[in-house]
Amino acid sequence: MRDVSAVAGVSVSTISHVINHTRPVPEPTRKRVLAAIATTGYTPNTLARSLKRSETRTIGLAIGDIGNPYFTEVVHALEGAASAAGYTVILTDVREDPALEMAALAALIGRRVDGLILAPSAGGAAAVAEARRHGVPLVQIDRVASTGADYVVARNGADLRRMVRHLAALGHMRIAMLSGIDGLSTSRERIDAFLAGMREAGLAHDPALVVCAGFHIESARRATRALLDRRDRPSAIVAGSNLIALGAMRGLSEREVRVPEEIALVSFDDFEWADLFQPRLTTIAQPCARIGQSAMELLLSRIAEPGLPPRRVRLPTALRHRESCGCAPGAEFRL
Amino acid sequence: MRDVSAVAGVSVSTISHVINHTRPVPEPTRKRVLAAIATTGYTPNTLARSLKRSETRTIGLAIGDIGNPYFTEVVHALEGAASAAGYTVILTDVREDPALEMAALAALIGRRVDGLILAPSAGGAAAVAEARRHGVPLVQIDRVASTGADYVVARNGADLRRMVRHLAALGHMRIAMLSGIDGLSTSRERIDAFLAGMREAGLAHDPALVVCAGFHIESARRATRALLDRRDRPSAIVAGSNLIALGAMRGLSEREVRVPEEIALVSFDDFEWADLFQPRLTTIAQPCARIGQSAMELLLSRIAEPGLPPRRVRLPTALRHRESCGCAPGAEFRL
DNA sequence: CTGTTAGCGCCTTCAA
DNA sequence: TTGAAGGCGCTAACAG
Repeated sequence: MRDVSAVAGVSVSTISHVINHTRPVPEPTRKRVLAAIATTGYTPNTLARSLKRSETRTIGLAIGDIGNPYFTEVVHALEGAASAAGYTVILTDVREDPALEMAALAALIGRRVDGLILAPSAGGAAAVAEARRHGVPLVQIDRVASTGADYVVARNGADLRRMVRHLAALGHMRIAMLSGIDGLSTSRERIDAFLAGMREAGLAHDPALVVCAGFHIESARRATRALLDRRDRPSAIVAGSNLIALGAMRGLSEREVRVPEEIALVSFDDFEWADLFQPRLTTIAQPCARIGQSAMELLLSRIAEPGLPPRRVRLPTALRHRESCGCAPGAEFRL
Repeated sequence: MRDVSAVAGVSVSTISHVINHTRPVPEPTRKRVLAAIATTGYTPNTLARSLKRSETRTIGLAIGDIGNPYFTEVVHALEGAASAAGYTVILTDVREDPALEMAALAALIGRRVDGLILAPSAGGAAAVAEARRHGVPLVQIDRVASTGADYVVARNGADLRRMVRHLAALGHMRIAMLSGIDGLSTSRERIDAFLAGMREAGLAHDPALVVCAGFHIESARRATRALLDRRDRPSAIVAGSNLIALGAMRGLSEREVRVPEEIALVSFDDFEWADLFQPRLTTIAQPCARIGQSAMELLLSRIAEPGLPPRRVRLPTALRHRESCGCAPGAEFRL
């Protein structure tokens, strides 16, 4: 910056003002400054600016697993919304590990991000508390670890319950649920919805049929095989998430169990290519893009106005009725 | 920091030194400082530190589309390698738009990232030049826009050529290539490999069968339908990338063309779930994780030693011989 | 063994 | 219309 001021023959403060349009500068001088900037190849140092302004225009993201298509899509939307608002995004993948999550959070706070978007891990309440202790605006996505902080998540119950009733209407009596890991609000809510659906359908609940399938394809595959090894197999499986569905499909195909003839399969989370599987996968789609946009809106408004009361957003899911539930193409959705 | 020093009754420099282990501090004093840090809830300001040290321990990523499974996987590896080395990652999605790419680059440079990982867009040579002008260490991934800068990309030719010969060995004479957009080194290299494979197999090259399918599922679907509408359809299709393969599958299934009976389909890029499609997809897998790790290694070594000569890394692909090429499960790979 | 202090590059108030 | 200067929070050279 000093170089520029020397070349242009003006003071550094003038340079600053032409860059930031923060006070009128006569056209000729402005021109000279701009030219000097070009010749010197000067790029403003965002760090110094942030230090001075104590505002970084940066949003920190701490997400469990970017490899998960759901998070990929949400991050995509988040990044788009942030950059549209002039914010940059710092991404950290915490591998669903509370310790890593805490470390990531500390790093983010150290970088003085203006706000935080967090998909809390199973031990995420501590992380949320930590962020709040430092007064960093935060919004939770996907899972809610603290109802005292903003969040935007999917309405996990409604469509899942309907899905279970649908399966029951199709004649299934033994329906299994492959759940995500314990300690996540999503897992809890989806299990509850599953049980509610069973109850509404007048079906008996067999605790052995609600199993934890982890959050990896491989763990879900193993859980599926264990289910298939039982003497009284379920006739339908509800996968608690996208990766679980993939693992279930793998387990099923390895055992050469035909879907939906022998076992029906439905899944929470939709993929862009769920209709390319054979049979086409019946799913409950989350509004990933809207979740991302909405979360960023909430965050930016909270940054602008930290005193706001906590806002809790639940976005509706959508049923994608295809054929893995056992229905013919185009058949109506029976309850 | 001043607060901490007041509470602990020592100077700020001592605080700094206990935090950074940069000079011996007697245990009792150290304890007091640590205690003071805890009570004040102090978090070091990374910005100020970076400003002083002129080093941010931050790596900037400018990627075409995080939604693309290939990039997702690479970014995943990149993030892991970076955080293992104590670096943080700033992610920008440039939507394959050269203008956005330049803007993102400027923002990253303004933030004084220590290094840059770039998947150059079609107009990416300018971006690379810009980074070099500022003396920011950079490594290109996936595509190479400048041979003067480090890069790590897949060996696009070898297995693709073999794949074409495989298709020829299976009796196909009219083989189509659904290519990525023009101006990307990957597209060029894969088309060349396709043509070489045709030549080696002694097959005639019909220019009408090499078409650009864009890089979205939708554009690939349209390109596929156009191909199917021709009077003399190809009997085999080579998809130039993962998303293109998905689009081709959609186009094929909409037209109710059976794979591989009516048309064989093979694809560049593997998915973790490529074996869950019906038929299981024959693909050429890129070593995404290794690409990410290797790129980060190159970058960190260049940060440490900026004078290094350009290093060009080509990682081998792997054939995943499954059934969409028309082979029976477990059949050998014929050439 | 510990403290003082000069910047890192920028913004912004105040004065001219 | 313009410039001088203090200070954001930190590190490290220097002095004590």
